[in-house]
Amino acid sequence: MLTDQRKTLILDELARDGRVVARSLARRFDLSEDTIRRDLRDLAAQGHCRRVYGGAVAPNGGPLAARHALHSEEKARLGAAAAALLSPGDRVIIDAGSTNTAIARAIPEGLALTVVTNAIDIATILSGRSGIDLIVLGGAYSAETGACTGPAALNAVAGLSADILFLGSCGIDGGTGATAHRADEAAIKTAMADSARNIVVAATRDKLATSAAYRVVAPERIDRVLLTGGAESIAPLRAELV
Amino acid sequence: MLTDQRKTLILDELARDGRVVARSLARRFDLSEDTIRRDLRDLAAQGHCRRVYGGAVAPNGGPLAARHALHSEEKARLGAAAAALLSPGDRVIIDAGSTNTAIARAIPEGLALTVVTNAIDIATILSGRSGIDLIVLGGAYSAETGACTGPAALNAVAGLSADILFLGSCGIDGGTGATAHRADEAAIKTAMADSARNIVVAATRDKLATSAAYRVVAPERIDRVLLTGGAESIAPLRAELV
DNA sequence: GCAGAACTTGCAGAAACGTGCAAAACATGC
DNA sequence: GCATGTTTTGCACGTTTCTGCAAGTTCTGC
Repeated sequence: MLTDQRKTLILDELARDGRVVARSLARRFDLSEDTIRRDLRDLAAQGHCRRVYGGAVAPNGGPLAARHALHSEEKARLGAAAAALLSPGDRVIIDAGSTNTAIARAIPEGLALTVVTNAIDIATILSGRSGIDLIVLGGAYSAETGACTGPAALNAVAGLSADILFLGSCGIDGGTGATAHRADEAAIKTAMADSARNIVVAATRDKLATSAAYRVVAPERIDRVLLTGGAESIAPLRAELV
Repeated sequence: MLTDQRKTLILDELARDGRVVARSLARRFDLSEDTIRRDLRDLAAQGHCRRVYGGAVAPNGGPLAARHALHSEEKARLGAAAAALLSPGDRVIIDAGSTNTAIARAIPEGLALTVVTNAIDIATILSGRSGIDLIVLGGAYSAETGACTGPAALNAVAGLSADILFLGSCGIDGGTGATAHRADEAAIKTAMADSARNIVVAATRDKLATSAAYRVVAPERIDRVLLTGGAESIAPLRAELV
């Protein structure tokens, strides 16, 4: 293994996950942590990453790492449960949102999928995976949501058909279904829902029983709801605890 | 075994894997590592590869990962020089490519721009910047180029108008202008060129005076060429050394 | 504040590197 | 065929780079 090559792989992981851990890198490359630390120091000196206790993080603060920190363990569990629903060859739409980012992260290496997304961080994560045909929905990027919206994305998604949609929702409720905070968000989410055969919502507790301004899909269109707790309040939706 | 033949085989492996290891080449050709090192030195001097401890790597980063070129102060210099051309309020198209990634990295924090790109890594870098309106050109993602191509991206870019295009080129030459390796790449690059008032190409030495299969823009459409050296061979293009 | 983990620094062995030199292989001219 | 010059190759030597270990320091959680 060339030193240079190793550093490149570290940068790839950094771009994908927003952070790297010295210990796990050392195990992966079968080297001492000292050597990894030296690599990280070099990369940091060139501005490619920022050194932190235990490893390194992406230089610009990492749009990926930031929100992932919130409820991270919970979201990782949700992500794993959602990714387990996928079968080889599936065509999947992954909506934007930190929980859905966790789903993308949890997709096993080598699983053959066609993935459609409008979230830049999800695109970055999956761009490094082998076996994945990635289709990015372009448009105007919103820093607030980390995703692209607009007519271009709407048209693109309308021309697609998918087996499963992982829908990110700002609020979910048994009466009104999934809702969004903004009109353009709601539009793209609705278009995604129209193009997908099955709809899965994975959400953390704080999204429960709250509804935002714009309706996205009715509750009867949602096939599965994955939750980490507090399922009593969303009837008639069938929630699954993970 | 002819030396030239051996060097060709080394280049083949370099193109396939993005890297070669001196030790294994020596065993394969049944020669001393000294001889292999001499070959690699020659190839590096001609810009066909970059020498690293233990072997050599492809100059543009191989087929996959190595887009974030290490040790590439050359690209960082190009990036800084290109970013210096930007004024507040500019509408900019940034094409895919490792040099253009360096340009995106070099855009000063807080500079107000509208940026259009089809490269996922560039989108990720700029998604964290304040003051930047980011428009992503979606479509099918190609791991080889790190960018999105296809009719969706073509349509989207055709409806735009930009002040300046940073064009990534697989080859640049005074006679044929900028060229690309693949048809879909060439199509999106041409569409970008049609939508931009000014075209700037920033390229490393190895792209000089070589042309790939598909023509992108004629030399007279290219307003500025930023180079790090060896400017003599691209006349009539006005090269600027940085 | 303390224990433990992570970190930096210095050092030494190993591996890779460049350079100079000589032998071998090859081409060229007579 | 033979002499001459060039290119290629391998070896020896000193230098640089990489890596792991040890010692001492700093950071983090309790």
